[in-house]
Amino acid sequence: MHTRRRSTESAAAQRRRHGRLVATRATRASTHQAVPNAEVARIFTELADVLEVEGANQFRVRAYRSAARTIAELPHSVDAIARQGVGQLAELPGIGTDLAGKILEIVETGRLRALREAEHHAPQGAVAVMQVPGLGPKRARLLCEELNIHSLAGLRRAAQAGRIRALRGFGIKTEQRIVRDLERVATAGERILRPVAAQYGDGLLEYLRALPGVGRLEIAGSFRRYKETVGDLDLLAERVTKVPILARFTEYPEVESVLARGQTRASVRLRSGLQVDLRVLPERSFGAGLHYFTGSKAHNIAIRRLGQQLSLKINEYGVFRDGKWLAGREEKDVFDAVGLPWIPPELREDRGEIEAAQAGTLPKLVTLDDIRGDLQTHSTDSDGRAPLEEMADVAESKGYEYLAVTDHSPRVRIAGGLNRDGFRAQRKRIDTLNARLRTLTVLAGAEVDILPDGKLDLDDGTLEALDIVVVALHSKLTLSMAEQTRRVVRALEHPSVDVFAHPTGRLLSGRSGATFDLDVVLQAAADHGAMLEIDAQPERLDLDDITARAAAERGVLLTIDTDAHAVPELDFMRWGVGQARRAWVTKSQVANTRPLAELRKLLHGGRR
DNA sequence: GCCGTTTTCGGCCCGACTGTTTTCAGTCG
Repeated sequence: MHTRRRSTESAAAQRRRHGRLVATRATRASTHQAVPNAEVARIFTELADVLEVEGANQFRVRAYRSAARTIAELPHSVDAIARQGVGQLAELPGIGTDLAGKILEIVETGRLRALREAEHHAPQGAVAVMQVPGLGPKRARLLCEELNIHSLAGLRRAAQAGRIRALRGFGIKTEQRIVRDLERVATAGERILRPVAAQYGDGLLEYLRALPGVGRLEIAGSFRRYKETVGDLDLLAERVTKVPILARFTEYPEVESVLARGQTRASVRLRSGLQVDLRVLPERSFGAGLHYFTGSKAHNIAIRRLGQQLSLKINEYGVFRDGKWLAGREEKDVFDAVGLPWIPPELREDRGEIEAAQAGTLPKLVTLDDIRGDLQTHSTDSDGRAPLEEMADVAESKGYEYLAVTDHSPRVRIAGGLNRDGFRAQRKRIDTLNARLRTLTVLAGAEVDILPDGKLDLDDGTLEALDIVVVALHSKLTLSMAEQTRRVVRALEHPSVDVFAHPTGRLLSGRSGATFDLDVVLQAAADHGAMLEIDAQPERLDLDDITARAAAERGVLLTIDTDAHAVPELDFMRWGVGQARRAWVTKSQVANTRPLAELRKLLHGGRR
């Protein structure tokens, strides 16, 4: 669950992690350059780091971190809210009069005086030193003050010179570990795509399950919550007498180093660099442990607060009253204890799921089984690696009712896009294919490039003749927010447009994607019957969870598509469904859960 | 710094592991 050492996550790391996501959500007036939510969050995180080094009240530090998270995850521009008045800001959870004032200051000046002042007082370099695992605020401060260290380079010199071991609370082991772990600081905080983590996790689970007599075994953490990336894997095992699960775990051949090894927990780093933690719990605690280690941290805290109100103590061992164990065998027992129905892991972010559970309004989330077809796929006619006939056969064998083949339009030259004659010829092949197929219908489609001025890259006659028109941005992702918004809205206004695919164009490996005014784009989609896609490619997962949720709440229909460029990629659907579930999306909010006849009514041919 | 069905003060989630010290602080999740 705990994907990264929160207390030491640098503001820079947070900026990298949140920047692109939040930027796409920002809304603003046309002339004023809005301060992105991510920037406000970064400043608060930085202030929390500095205050922590200074030894400030831990709850005050926590308040800044909590506010940073709230703002980073907000689907609306905090800048716009601030301009409506500080009273609106103080409505946000965890933000009171003081923080509201500080947000306003950031929005108006781009900076925060409190941060500059705190930085002035704090020992220089301490925040950087905290990036090293095992060095928290106390030790970082001690190092900086006692050894005159002001940077990671200075820390390395001090460690190599053997000056650290002399400090009280430090020893030779710690000194050696610092030298070793400094190497990792550069790559620390790198999260890997969940589907990639799944490959490592599956291999490890298989290895552990080969141990005779092994009990329940699960991967918890952000992996179980289907976050798009994970920082580590949290495994949970049921304790079975005389089954040496921890020993087996640390002896896994892929283990590069054992980071910690105790009676109930071990932590290893695999050769891939992925950290894996295994926690072993008694049988009666497995459910409580699964809940605890699935997180998120914010969700857990909220659940424990509910428990406190009922005089219950909730931890990874179970639910207790006056020290007496009450429940914990199954995960739902924990929810039972605080009067809630079981909440799906994908919702456990403390983003309203507990309130919804209390009100009995938890959404019935879309499932992989609900999906009846795929509305964005590619073939060898453009940049795919399998002929459309083969893609169709595989889709039929998966039990799909329909498959849209959506090869690229001409402008995307690198993808070998088709022109009008190309699409006409492809349509003939699709007609022939449909005559042969028994249960699957292939829809003739296109992924049409949205040109910089918002026009489409195919003529109207060609677009009208297609069964489904998917549009997407492939160039000029860095236009200003105002220009990008105009461009997208113009495209969505076109009467033939059905789906806006991978709307921001972001890549999780780093490309930040387009920035547009989400409110305006959602309104345009709603007005013109355009649908927004959750692209299931592991690198994309675009829309993200928060934006997809905002879209669904606005009544915009979603599609979940694989954007498959090869046969195996048709299986990416599960990742898109996971993302949709994190966005609270139900079956009825996803167009490709509908039977073909109903789907056709939603497409441009049926809308007219 | 926030917050309120014990409400404007006094709380704020909870336990494991490591290293150093010898009973525990610091860190992490």
